[in-house]
Amino acid sequence: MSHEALNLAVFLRREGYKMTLQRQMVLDAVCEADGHATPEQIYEIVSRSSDAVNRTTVYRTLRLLQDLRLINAASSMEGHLRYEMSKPQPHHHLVCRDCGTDIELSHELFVPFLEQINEAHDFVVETTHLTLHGRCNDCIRKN
Amino acid sequence: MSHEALNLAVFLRREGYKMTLQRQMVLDAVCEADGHATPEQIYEIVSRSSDAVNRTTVYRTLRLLQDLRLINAASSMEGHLRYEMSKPQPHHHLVCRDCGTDIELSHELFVPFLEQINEAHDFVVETTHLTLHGRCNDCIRKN
DNA sequence: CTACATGCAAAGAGTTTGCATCCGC
DNA sequence: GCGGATGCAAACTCTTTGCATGTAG
Repeated sequence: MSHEALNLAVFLRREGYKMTLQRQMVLDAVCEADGHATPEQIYEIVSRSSDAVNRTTVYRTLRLLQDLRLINAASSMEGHLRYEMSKPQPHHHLVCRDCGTDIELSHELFVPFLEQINEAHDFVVETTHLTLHGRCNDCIRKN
Repeated sequence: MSHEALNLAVFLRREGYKMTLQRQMVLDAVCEADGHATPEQIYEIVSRSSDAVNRTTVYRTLRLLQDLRLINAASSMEGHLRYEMSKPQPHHHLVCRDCGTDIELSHELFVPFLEQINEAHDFVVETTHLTLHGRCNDCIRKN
């Protein structure tokens, strides 16, 4: 999702925060990374275009944007948090262990599975963001 | 799963490693924690019964046991790795946000979903351990 | 002008590594 | 006895915090 339409300033003001260049840049970077970016990667992207943002500020801003629900944190296999833009719909990722490709998996495919779980175990799943690891067929063929 | 039946010494020897007290204790601790234990929690469990194991050794041993496929690492929401005994079958968890109940979800229910993913996205999922969060019906009724 | 935001440096977690010693085989 | 395993201390990475300064509103 592009966030061009999103007025960060309004969002921040509504919650009593101030609009700053740094906050815009961090949000832009998360958007640009478009997938699962670590804080360090966000910092790199921001630094590429300007040295106006400090590493500490990246961390603080990521947490703020997460509180504002503008971005999500997801855990990766390596045990690090990765951030991405919040999506209007629940969505999921397929990440290839070999080439790292990140395929977006629609929630629709997931829904029948959730319904079966509900029937079988009397449990309503609320997870709206899942990352499944495996191998894409390109990489399987190569081996 | 209990690992009583598992002969760690044989496993280690087969791969050219030596059997030590420390390795047995770490494996026991992962088994005892029975769920998702962080390295620090493993260290605590081991330390409770003996001071024969160093924190460094816990880290090294966890990695070794993981290489040997005796234990698994899974990523948690907080972005830390957690370890558990390998199960003979792929398996999954349903964790209730309210009461914390951990329902084990069979892999069978999961398989049709994986097949659909394979067809739709040309991708083979290798994730054998999934944790889905939500609410059990008991807790839903209470509210 | 005031309160919040930032940068810097330093502190804290969590984890890994180098090296001398120890011990399973 | 040899080669791998351990413990210790120190290094390293990632993240958070305290405080003085800067700046949006």
